[in-house]
Amino acid sequence: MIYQNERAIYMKIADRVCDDILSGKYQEDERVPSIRELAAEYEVNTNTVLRTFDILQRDEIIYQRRGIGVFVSPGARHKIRIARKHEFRQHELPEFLRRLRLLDMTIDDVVKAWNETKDSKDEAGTT
Amino acid sequence: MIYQNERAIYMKIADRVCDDILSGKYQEDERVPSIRELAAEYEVNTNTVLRTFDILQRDEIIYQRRGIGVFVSPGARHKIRIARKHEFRQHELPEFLRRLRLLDMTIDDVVKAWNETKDSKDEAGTT
DNA sequence: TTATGTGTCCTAAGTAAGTAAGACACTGCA
DNA sequence: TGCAGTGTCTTACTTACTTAGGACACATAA
Repeated sequence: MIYQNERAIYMKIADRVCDDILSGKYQEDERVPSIRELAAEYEVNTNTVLRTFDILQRDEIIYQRRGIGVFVSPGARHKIRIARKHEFRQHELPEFLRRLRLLDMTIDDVVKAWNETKDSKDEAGTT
Repeated sequence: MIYQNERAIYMKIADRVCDDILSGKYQEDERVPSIRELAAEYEVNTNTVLRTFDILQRDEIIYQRRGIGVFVSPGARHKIRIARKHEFRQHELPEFLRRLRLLDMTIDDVVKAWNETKDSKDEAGTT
C-alpha cells in the first residue's frame, strides 16, 4: 500500500520547469512558453500556471515581462542546482535509503538499475 | 528550488503506520495505538486519524473492533511489501535516478551514503 | 492605427482537507 | 451495575487548491 498523495499541481509544474532549466531545455535569459501554452500543455487552468510563475518569480527563477513573455533569470540554473543538491542530501537520499532498507533491499538493486539506464544512454551516444 | 508540497496528512499517517508494520513495530493481530493516541502523537484531529484508518481498513491492512481497538490484519505485512516493492521499482527508483542524473551526480554518491548508514548500524549490532 | 499575443487581474464556484466539539455505542473490568 | 476507554458519527467551519470565464494593460508587427 502506497499512500503519498501529493497535490498542488502548480507546485509540480514549478518542479517541472526547474527540471527543464536544469536539463538545459530552457536556457538563461531565454523565453519560456507562455502561460497559456503551458496551461494547455499540462491541461490546467491559466490561473494555475499563473500561480506557478508567481512562486518562480518570487524565488527569482524567472522574470516576467508584461506583453512579451516569461524568461529564465540569469543564474537560475546554478541556484536550482544548489537548492536541489541540498534537498537531495538532507531529505531525498536518506528517505530513499530508509525505504530501501524497509524492503530488505540492498544498494546492489539500485546500482543495477542505474547501470541499465546508463547503458541505454551510452548506446544512444555511441556509434 | 524544491517544490513538492505534499499535503493530505491522513495519507502520510497511513504511510507511517505501514512503515511500522513493515519494521515489525506492530505485529499482525496485535493492537495498534488508539485513534485518540495516534491523533495526539501526530498532533492532529481524531477525525484525521479516523480517515487514515478508513483507507487502511478498506485495504485490509487493519481491522477495527468497536469498543476494543484497532488491530493489524493477518497478512498485512506481506501485502504492504508487495505493494511497496512494485511502487519502488515502477516509480520511486526511476524518479530517484532521474533526479540524481539531473544533478550530474553518480551512483557512487548513493553507495557511499548507503555504506555510511550501514556502518553505523553494524557498530550498533556488533560488540 | 489595428490586430494579435502576451502578462495580469477579477469574480464566482466547487472540492478536498483539516479542525473543532460534541454525542453515541460498544467492550471489558471493577 | 457503573465507569473508563474504545470506535463511530454528526455538524459546522476554515482554508487551500483548482477551474471557469471574462476583462484589462502592454508590446510588437503588419
